[in-house]
Amino acid sequence: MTVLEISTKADRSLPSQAGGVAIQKIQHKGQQTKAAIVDAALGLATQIGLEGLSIGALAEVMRMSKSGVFAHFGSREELQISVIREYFARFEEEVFYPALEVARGLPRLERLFQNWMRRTSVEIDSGCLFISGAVEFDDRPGPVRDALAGSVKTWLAAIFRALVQAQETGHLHANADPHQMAFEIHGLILALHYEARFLKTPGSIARANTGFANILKRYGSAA
Amino acid sequence: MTVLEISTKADRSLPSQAGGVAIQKIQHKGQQTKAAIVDAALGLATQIGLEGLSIGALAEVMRMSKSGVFAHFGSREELQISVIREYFARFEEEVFYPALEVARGLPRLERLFQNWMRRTSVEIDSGCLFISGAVEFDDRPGPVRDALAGSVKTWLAAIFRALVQAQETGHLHANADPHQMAFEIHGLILALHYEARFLKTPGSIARANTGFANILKRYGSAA
DNA sequence: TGCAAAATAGCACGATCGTTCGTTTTATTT
DNA sequence: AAATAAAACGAACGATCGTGCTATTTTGCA
Repeated sequence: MTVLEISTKADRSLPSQAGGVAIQKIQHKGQQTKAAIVDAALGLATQIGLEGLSIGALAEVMRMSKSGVFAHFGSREELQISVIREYFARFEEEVFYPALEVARGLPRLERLFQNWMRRTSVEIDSGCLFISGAVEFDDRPGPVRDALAGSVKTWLAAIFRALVQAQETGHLHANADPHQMAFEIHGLILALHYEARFLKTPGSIARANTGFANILKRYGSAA
Repeated sequence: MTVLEISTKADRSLPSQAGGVAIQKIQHKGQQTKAAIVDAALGLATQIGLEGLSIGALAEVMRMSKSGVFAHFGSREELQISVIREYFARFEEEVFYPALEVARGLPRLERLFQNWMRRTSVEIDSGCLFISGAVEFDDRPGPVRDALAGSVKTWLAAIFRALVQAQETGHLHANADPHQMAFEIHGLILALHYEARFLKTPGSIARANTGFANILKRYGSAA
């Protein structure tokens, strides 16, 4: 369908998005408690990390037995992957899709960054799975790392595409390097998260915004 | 003495720097094995994080008993703090001090960034304690977090000072914002670490260097 | 309403964690 | 060489971890 999507034929235990008209699929009890577990697990994981996420603590939050929770996933790894998928789905929903409603080129690029900034600002309090996960699975190969890296790459590719489109529509100079710009934009988000969440440096949000403006200024919006 | 230094009256179990002429202080057995333990712990911590660092694994590396290792620190927290201090000391030695030998202003600023980049490039393989630690101790108050945040702030302050000096010497425009520039430079380092170490994106080092050049270009080196 | 299937609970396992304590070995000093 | 202090060991503790079993309860459908 759209480009920002990971191929997931797995049961993506649909979360709170019951906005549609007809979700006919009968929600068996198991599926909805599984969705509730993933929701709670996501809350825990964003705070203490995917590695800190334990089935025991999760069971306590859910007021269930450890084995009851465990049975839904079969392994801790599968639980972690489910959490990553859910996180990515919400990221898509909140950051990517809304930006498709404005014209491609500079408007969409700016909207994407705005949404990303808004989300990151919230995550100053809650934590970001793409950042904490990257640190935890730096050099630990396996399916969890793959799911994580795949999600991030998909998103960064979407940013890159928006940059290319902005260039095609003439909003950016022809000699601009979209890869370079994507790298620098990514750096702004990472610096924001680091300085605001860890160091508690005030004014970080404004500096990230200024940084984005600086990047655009350099490759002049010739429109 | 110099500005990039954390006030540490504690026994900073001097590591491999036996280069001086006369280190008269008699090295009692305990102190040198403690230094060796911290050295090994640093190696483990950069790979698996400060949280992943376990006394059992450390003892195995050292071919010592768990309690033997433990006795040197009295608590796991104290071990973690020792590791952070050692990491910071090496960072200083490798990145900061050598840059003091070139003239203040733009030359020193560029040297600082060069050294930082070189170190970060190495850490693409080994891991960076300031980045992994930031994620692990995001919202976990305590002495470990304090030691970590203190070290990072000290270093970022040094970068900021170099920027101010470059402005004072006329190497940067008067309207440049050193805080903003420090933020963007920090972002470049973080993006490099993220994309190179986690995503294995090729060419990241070159992009960080280009990013630094872009920042300097914007606030013109009018000298 | 009854019955099969799915969901949850309960219990136990081996492993690892940080930490404590008493003992023994090693270093240092007298 | 004897006496004293420092360092390392070994075993055990309570806790928590993920996971595998077997009951028991709950659910959904005929």
